[in-house]
Amino acid sequence: VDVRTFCLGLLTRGDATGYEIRKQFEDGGYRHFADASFGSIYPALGRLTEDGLVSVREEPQEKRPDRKVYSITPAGRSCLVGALLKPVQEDRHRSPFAFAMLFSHLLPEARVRAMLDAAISEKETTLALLNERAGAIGTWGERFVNGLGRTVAEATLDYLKSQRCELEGASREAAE
Amino acid sequence: VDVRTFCLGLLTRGDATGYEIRKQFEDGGYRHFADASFGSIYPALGRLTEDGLVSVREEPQEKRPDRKVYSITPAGRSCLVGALLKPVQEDRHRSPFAFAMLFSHLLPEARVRAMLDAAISEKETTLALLNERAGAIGTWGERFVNGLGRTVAEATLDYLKSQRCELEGASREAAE
DNA sequence: GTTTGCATGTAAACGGTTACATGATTGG
DNA sequence: CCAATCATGTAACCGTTTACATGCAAAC
Repeated sequence: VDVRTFCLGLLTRGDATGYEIRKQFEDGGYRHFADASFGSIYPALGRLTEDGLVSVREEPQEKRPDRKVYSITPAGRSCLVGALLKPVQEDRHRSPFAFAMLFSHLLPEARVRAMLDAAISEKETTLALLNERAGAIGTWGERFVNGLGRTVAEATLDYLKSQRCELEGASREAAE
Repeated sequence: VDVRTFCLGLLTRGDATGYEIRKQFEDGGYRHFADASFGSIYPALGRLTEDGLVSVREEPQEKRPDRKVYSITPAGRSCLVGALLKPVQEDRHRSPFAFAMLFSHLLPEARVRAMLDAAISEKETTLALLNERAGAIGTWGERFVNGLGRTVAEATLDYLKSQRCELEGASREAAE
C-alpha cells in the first residue's frame, strides 16, 4: 500500500496534519502492517493537494511552524475507493528473524536463543498494544483488522514459546 | 533482508545460478517472507563476485546462454554470519488486504465478501505448499520456519473463515 | 501455435529512507 | 540539562521493480 493511499485512508477518519498522520502510522495500531516516514508523507500530501484529492487549511501558530491541516475531498474519496477496488496484491511478510533462523545452524546457540527471546517479547508488545486498542474501536473493519492482528500474534507467540522450550530441552540433553 | 544477503544464504545450501536462486525465492517455501526479481538478483551476484564473497564458474551450453554457477567463498560465509549477528530489524507485514478491510465500510458488501474469499483461498494455497514442503526438510532452522509459516497460516485461515461466517449472518439479518 | 521453462543481462523509473535544516516547549 | 514532543520540509541516496533485449526447446 503506497503512502498516498494510506494518507487518503487516514484522512477519511478526520482531518489531520502530516505530523499526526505519521503518529497514526507508528502507534495507531497498524504499525505491524504499514509504516512511513516524514520524508515520504510530506511529499505525498503535497502531491495529493496538487491533484485535488485533499485540501489544506493553514492554522497559524506562534513560535512554531504553522499547522497544515489536511482534509480529504470528494475526489480523494473516490480515488481511495478506486484504489480499494483494484485487485489486491498478495500479502508480504518480511521477516529478518525468520531468515536468520533459517541459518541458525551457522550461529552460536546462545545467539539463537537470544533471537527467539527477542522475537517473543516483540510479539508480546504488539499483542499488548493490540489488546489495548481493542476497546476503543469503531467500525467493523477496524475490529476485523485488530482481531486478525491479535490472532496472528497469539498463534506466533504460542509457537515461538513452544520452540524455545524444545531448544532448551535439546541443549540440556546435549550437555548431559 | 536485502537480496545480496539472501543470495549468500541460499548459496550455503549449494551452488546455484541466478536463475535457480530466483526459483528458490518464488517457490522454495519462503515466498511468504522474501522475494526478488532477476533485475535485482543478477546485479547482486555481480557485486558479490566483485567483493570476493562468491566465485563463479562458467558452464558453456549449446544454444543457450552459458550457465554461470555461483559458489559461496569463505569470506562470503563470514559476511553472512556477520549479517546474521547484527541486531535483527522488526518484522514487517505488508497487507494490502488488511488495509482494504480497514475501509470496508466504503465498499460494496459483495466486494468485501469477495476479498475475504480471495484471502482465504490464498492462505489455503500457502498452507498446502508449506505442508507439501514439510516432509523434505533438513535443518532445524528450516523445520522451524516451515512450522512458523504453517502456524500463522492456520490461525489466519481460522480467523478469516469465522469472520466470513459472521458477515454472512449479518447480511442475512439485514435482508430480513 | 502458444505458453512455459531455461538462461542472461541492462536501464530507466519508482518509492522510500536517511540525514539534514530549524527551533520553541514541556517533562523527567 | 537532556530528551522527547510538536511541526515542517528538502535532497541525496538506495534498493527494487518493470520493461526491454534475445532466443531456443519442450510440452500442451
